[in-house]
Amino acid sequence: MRRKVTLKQIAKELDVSISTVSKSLRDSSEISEDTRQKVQAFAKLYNYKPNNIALSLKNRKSKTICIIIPEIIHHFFATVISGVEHVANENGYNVIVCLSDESFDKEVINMEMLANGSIDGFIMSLSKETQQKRDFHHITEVISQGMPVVMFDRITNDILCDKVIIDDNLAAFNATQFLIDKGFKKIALLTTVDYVSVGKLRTEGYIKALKTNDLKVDENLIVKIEDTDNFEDQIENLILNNDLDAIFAVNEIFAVTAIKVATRLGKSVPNDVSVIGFTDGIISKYSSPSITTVSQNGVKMGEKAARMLLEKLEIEEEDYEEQYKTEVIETELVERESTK
Amino acid sequence: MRRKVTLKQIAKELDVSISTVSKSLRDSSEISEDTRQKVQAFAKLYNYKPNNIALSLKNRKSKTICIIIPEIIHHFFATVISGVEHVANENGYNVIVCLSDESFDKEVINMEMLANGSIDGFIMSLSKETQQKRDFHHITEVISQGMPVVMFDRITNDILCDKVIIDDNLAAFNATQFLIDKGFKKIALLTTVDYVSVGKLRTEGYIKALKTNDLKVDENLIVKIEDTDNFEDQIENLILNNDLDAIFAVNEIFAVTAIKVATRLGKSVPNDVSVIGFTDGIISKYSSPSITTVSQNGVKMGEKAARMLLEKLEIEEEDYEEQYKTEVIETELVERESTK
DNA sequence: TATGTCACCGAAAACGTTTTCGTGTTGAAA
DNA sequence: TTTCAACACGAAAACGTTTTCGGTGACATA
Repeated sequence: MRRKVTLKQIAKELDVSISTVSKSLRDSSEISEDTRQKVQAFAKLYNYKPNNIALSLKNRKSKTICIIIPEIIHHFFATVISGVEHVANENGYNVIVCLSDESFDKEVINMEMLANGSIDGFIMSLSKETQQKRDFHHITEVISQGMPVVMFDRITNDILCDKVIIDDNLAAFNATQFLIDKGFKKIALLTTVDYVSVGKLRTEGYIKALKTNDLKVDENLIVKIEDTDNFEDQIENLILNNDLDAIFAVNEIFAVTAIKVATRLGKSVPNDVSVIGFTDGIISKYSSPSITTVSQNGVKMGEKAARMLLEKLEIEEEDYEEQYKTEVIETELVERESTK
Repeated sequence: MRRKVTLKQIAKELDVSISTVSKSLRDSSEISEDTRQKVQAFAKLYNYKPNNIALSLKNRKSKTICIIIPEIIHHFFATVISGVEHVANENGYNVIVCLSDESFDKEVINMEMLANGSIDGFIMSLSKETQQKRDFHHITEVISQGMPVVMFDRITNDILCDKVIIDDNLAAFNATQFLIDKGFKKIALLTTVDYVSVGKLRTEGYIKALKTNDLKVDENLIVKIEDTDNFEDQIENLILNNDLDAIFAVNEIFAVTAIKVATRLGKSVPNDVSVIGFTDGIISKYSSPSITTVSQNGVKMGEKAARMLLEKLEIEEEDYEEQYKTEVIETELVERESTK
């Protein structure tokens, strides 16, 4: 087990100074051809690689960014990470992944832990708890220290920073309109509680579509699901007590569960009830029937967020001007078997 | 935008030495009650936090580990990350996630990039290409430098290090035996090409089960899928040309696709054909019919791998002895609707 | 011979910590 | 008054780099 070799060791071995070694390896013109070759040969032999930590300390940048997400097992977030990772890697950055587990405290701890030199910037999507508490001091804190933050998907308007979102409102509107165009009149909505920003926006889009088409908004058809572990009963009641045409669900799980419950209750999807979901994940693709859904391209969001962050990181301090953008990623309606 | 405050700045401001500040903050008994309180108050006011990079350099450890996986959008790998992340976080470690995209080169680049002080150890699952090339020099390299490596799931016996696996052979045997016990005789296998270690082992388990029960192994019933993007035809041929009882698939995608193709061909699952999968992901759970599957607990694997790595990291250099363990995580057969 | 110009190299600072060791001051004991 | 311990603090090294600045010797020019 031989430890990594350092400049100092090479210098000692070759009986030159550390500076000479460093310069030789960086092909400085100050060094004679002779010594340069000697040093480079030696370095190669011992497989010298500069110590990243030392470089980080010296340069005051770590070439590492952090992405904080509520859950990694959600396919959407996994795709976002994938996008972030690729852009970061292409530009010589590493990615630290932190999971908040939808907890405010974990989000705070993670940020504080890393905001001390370990990383150069954050990409994040808020935890449910944070959205509920509306406490963003940990984020304003790091921003005020000059660390760039890019928020995506679950964002807040209370914070000034770069953002990457989809137009949740419009996407929901379009999805609902799609159902209306098919001639459906009694369209139910499976959504989240209001403090989840995207859930709220999608609910608004749904309502807007109904109103635009002079359809009455029936509160009985709007089911707000809080407990994501056990909500089949809610859906069952919805279906039993209303004579539904169609269901619009704000995520994949809600959609696939709706299909399952409907099928169990003897309703055929899409013949009796059409179902449309949100997020084009593996469930929508592989479910039977496969699910018509609003595709929000996570990879693209991740790539965009990463690019925005790196851009901020690469500009010189002096030129820094606080100007924040909000990028909207296009959504797309993927038509599959669950609608007719 | 106020930059982070350093010991030096505090020292200057309070007109004491850097050492005094450092000691005060660490509650050293060398410092008088008076100055200590003064320093601590000032530090709190300015929200002082020690610079992690400087600490890393000093301590020669970064309190960061890296997990390298082939793909993050595979649910199984996401769950492993989740397990790793939690254990790491509990112990004050951060996790850098690297994706090899099944590419040998990316795997090598990632490892070389991080093995220079940035991280304290690796957790990894081999890329397909690496398994195919059987070139592991990048891994032996970092191990020989004294950096601990824990491999999981896709491992190789050519490398000596800690490993976390499931008994793929046994799990496949049990799954096949489960089908045999139900009375099925013509059991097909949907598997990967042989160089994927887990695919090969699962194939062996399947064959072993057949032989143990004196069933003949029909090569026509074994479909090795290379192109994971387009293999429906292969399955269709399998079903059309053979009078199958049951299908054992070595992953979720193969299983759900088999069900889809069978259904399309007019075969009912599970009434005409029973299907059993591998990996208890969201597909198996939400597909209709839901899929009976071998559950390999990714979270547990991740946790175990992280614990093994941290254990190696926490022991003192002197006590270090090269002794490697291979931990086997229990699998479980989750019975659902796709078998009868 | 004195001066200047290169080519080549080394010392040292800097990044932000922690820790060892040394030093000056105080008060009490001899 | 001297001695010694205890106390409180500072200087400096160390982690591994990069870079600025200065210095030395050789050689050419005046």
